[in-house]
Amino acid sequence: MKKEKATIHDIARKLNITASTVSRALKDHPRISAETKKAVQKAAQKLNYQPNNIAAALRNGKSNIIGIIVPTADRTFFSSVVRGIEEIANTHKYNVMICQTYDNYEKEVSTVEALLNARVDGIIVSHGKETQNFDHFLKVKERGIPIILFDRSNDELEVSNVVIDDFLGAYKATEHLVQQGCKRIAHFTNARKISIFKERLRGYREALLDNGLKFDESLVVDSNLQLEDGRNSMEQLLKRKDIPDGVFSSSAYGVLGAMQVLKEKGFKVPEDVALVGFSNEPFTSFTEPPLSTIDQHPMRMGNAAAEIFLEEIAVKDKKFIPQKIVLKPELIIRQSSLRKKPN
Amino acid sequence: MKKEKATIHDIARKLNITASTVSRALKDHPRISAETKKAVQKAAQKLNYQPNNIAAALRNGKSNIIGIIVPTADRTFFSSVVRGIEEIANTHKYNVMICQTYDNYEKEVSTVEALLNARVDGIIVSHGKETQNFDHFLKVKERGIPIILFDRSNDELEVSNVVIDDFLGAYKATEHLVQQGCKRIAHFTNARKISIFKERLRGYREALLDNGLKFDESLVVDSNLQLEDGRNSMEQLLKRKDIPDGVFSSSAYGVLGAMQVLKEKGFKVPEDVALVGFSNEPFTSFTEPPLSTIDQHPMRMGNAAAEIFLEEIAVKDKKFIPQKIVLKPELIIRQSSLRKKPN
DNA sequence: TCCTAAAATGCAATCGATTGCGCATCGGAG
DNA sequence: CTCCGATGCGCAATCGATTGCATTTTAGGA
Repeated sequence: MKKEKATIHDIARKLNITASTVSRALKDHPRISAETKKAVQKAAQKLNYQPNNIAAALRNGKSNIIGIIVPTADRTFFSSVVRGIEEIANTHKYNVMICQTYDNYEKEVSTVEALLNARVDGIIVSHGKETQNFDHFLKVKERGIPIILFDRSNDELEVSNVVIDDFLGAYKATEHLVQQGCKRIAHFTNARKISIFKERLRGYREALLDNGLKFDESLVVDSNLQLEDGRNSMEQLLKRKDIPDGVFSSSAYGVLGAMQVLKEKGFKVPEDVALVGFSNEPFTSFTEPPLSTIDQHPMRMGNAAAEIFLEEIAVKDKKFIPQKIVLKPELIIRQSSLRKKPN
Repeated sequence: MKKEKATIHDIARKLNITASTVSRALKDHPRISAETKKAVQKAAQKLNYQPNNIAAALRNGKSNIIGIIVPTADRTFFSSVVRGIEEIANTHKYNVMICQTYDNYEKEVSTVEALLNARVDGIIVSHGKETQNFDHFLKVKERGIPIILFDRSNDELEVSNVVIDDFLGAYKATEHLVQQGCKRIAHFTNARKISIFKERLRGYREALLDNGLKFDESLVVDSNLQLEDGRNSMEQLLKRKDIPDGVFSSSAYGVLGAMQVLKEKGFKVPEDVALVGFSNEPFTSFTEPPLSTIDQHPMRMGNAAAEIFLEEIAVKDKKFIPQKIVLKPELIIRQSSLRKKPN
């Protein structure tokens, strides 16, 4: 019933040679004759031999697995990054192991531990929102295994990371709103400790100032940036006398909530209030009106992260100098912010 | 720089005992004295010992990893199932390894191979759309490692699976449309080879007949069920003289496409055409109008799959009788199909 | 004090693949 | 005919944890 798994020893026995030779034959070692190689391959086929990666991993000290840690895989942004990583990894014989933390700090720490114990060859991670302490990542680095952060990174940590230019993305978004005639532009942000949100806030601010508008602290709304938060933030803004005529949100769901509220209250988008979000999640393209947004090029981000991993692995023992790759974000203009027709 | 990884031998040396004792102490073996256990734990702490799962896996013949194969992780349905699996798996010391096939048959086959070589203890899979040949799954079964199919299953394959009652879901959806006054209900389906779509078609048909309506083959549109397909299908239907007044789509994106087209052409949803989709993807709740749909309870599906895995692992060598779990789907009524106000 | 069962720990093999080193064999040059 | 460098392959150790069985230590009764 249960097929016995064949090992290289079984093959060796069958051919009256040793396991060493089989092992070498299977990896096309130059010191093994062509005939032997063929014989081994045939025998392997016949015995339905499947290499035991675990044994090889133990011996080699490497598992050929890259661990990926993301808050959640069901956001298109993250799953696209994963796909980008896989693209590169698979062509280099690496498999990926995806773990979700659900933005829970404890789970993040235990996941790192689990991946370490599983002896992954590297870890690529976007940390959770709660994460303030980075010791668990440092531990990985100290163990000598490559760790690469993406999207959400931390500059104090001396590890490689791949991010987009959040400042630039926010700058572009805000400037675009200004060009569309907005004079009072609000901003949805998240806990200002997380650098990506700080950067976006900075970009927003700078764009305003560069374009002759004032930066008004009271137009910056802090929240968790989910759908419901976006709704609340918008409702809060609408209570003011001087209602904003534009909103730049640091998230896709936040701006969706804002749009819902605006429409419910009879405001027109983009005429009364123009909207731009962040993260080109698919749904943003089929809301009504479709939402303008900042594309973060997640596939490229994944590609880049995987490539850094490969480089770090390559240099191995030598001191690897952490790299930082900054991708340029792209402003995608849709109807939610388009007041003027392009010429 | 690179911390030397401590092994049980290092601990043993430090305490002048043997690795066997350390191993037993760490797993709280009854034959080890309390003092020794404490000493071992302290030493482990001090040496920053991290167990090498790979070595244990090699020796034990089990890796404590469950492989999960899905077409793509970025559909909420799939990522929720994964989450459901993780919930159960983690409480039993199992980790999961998620792999995506992107609905590519070759990738699916090679992924199974890779997981097998990685010596996962079980595989939970929803196969791709292209998959007609199931030999790669049989191979897993023959190797004696549990394989569980979910959502998309195959009854000829004698393996456990977790599905929803697609027939019932479709029946409910269709009946609901009838109750809303629809007389000519169209159906979007996919290649009729895949059983879930066949079942849904059957449910649709039966509901029509049970409610005194005719089954009209020409109202059944076959496509790939993506957004663009839904648009095309709807456009095709609108060319007819006898335009349908209701559409039940076997997918969430398909019905979205239909709605877009309807609105573009000036039809009102649900007044002119009522719509119901399948899969309670988040976006369906914030389209305008929100889309009625069938919820497949993905978390429960994941829970169930993981539990079956645990059972199969438990009986081990004995012949395990494949289980089939059928979950009841839930009709979620939103405005896209709601013509009559509920009393 | 001696003996014995129970308690605590050690020994050594094992899981499967890998690899440095060494030992043959062979062909060709001198 | 001898020597030498390829060429082809085997030996045995190794990676780290686990475990059946053996051995030693201990406690307690006789």
